[in-house]
Amino acid sequence: MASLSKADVDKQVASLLREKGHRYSNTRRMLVRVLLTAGKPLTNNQIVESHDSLAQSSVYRNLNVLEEVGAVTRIVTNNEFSRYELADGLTEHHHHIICTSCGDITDFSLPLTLEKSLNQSLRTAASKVRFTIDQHRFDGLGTCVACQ
Amino acid sequence: MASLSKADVDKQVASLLREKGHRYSNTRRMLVRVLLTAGKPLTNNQIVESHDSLAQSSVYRNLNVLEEVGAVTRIVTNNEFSRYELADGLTEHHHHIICTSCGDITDFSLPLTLEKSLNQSLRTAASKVRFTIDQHRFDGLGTCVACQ
DNA sequence: TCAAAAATAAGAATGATTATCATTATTGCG
DNA sequence: CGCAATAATGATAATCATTCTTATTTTTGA
Repeated sequence: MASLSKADVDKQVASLLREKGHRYSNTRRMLVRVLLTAGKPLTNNQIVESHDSLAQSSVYRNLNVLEEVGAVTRIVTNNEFSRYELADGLTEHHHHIICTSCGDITDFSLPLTLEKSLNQSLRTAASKVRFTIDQHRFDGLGTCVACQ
Repeated sequence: MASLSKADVDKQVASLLREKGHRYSNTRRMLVRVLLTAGKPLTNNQIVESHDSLAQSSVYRNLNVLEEVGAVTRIVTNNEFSRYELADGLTEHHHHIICTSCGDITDFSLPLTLEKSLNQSLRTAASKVRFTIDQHRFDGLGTCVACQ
């Protein structure tokens, strides 16, 4: 699903951070690596548990920093845990199929033509209510095979 | 945006509740009325403040009951407040444009053909990962005119 | 009319996330 | 090199939307 190599992602994230006066610390580097490797959105706890040296508070803080600079996207589905993934631009634009029972998420993509039609309809609707659109999300909500 | 009259919505909600052994109490009737009148998703607090006789805990509890029986949908965008609206079936299927700054939401619709293409793509992708799809959501994320 | 079942509402508890702050690491300048 | 100045870390405390508890009230139906 990644459209860039790890090295390219690193370069991009470093640049995004520096633009806002942040450093690309070891902890942040590790978060990016974990998210890139996972290939699907992870909860804070999943990330913390993936590596002994990650402190919970630091993971929360750094995911917020990475989100601020546009390197990471937070996905909120229900009132439980948020999940995090690398932002569009660092991965291919994609969508989610979300299990409403366990929260598990998998990725999928739409045909480019459909994607374009969606964008057009969205922008037309947004201009009517004077919204500026930054991004969209299209999620399928249902039940994964394990929860059925 | 509503496709049913208040009387029809009442009848439907009453039926949904009774099927699961719940009553259509005055409080629940009032929640449905408030959501129907608002025409856009409301937070728990907005609902509580809309009427003196609504207790916060009762509103939370009843919104959960109404969600359980399929009369109300909960929308979660960030880590702040959830918003609630009448479920598909009681209103026309629609989508949301969400202000990521203040959380305000407005509704819009997609052309039917686009809606069908989306569903088809989604179902194809879902079957590959063995998900059962119950619903989808397509949201535009951006900034409303007041927050710009 | 009466008991059983459900709903109410005030307040306590929960728990994911954020804030605090003393300590440690990094940067850049002379 | 030293050496501030600035940023990051991580353990812990605090926050706050939401859920739970429980005593009371309301509704249902026999």
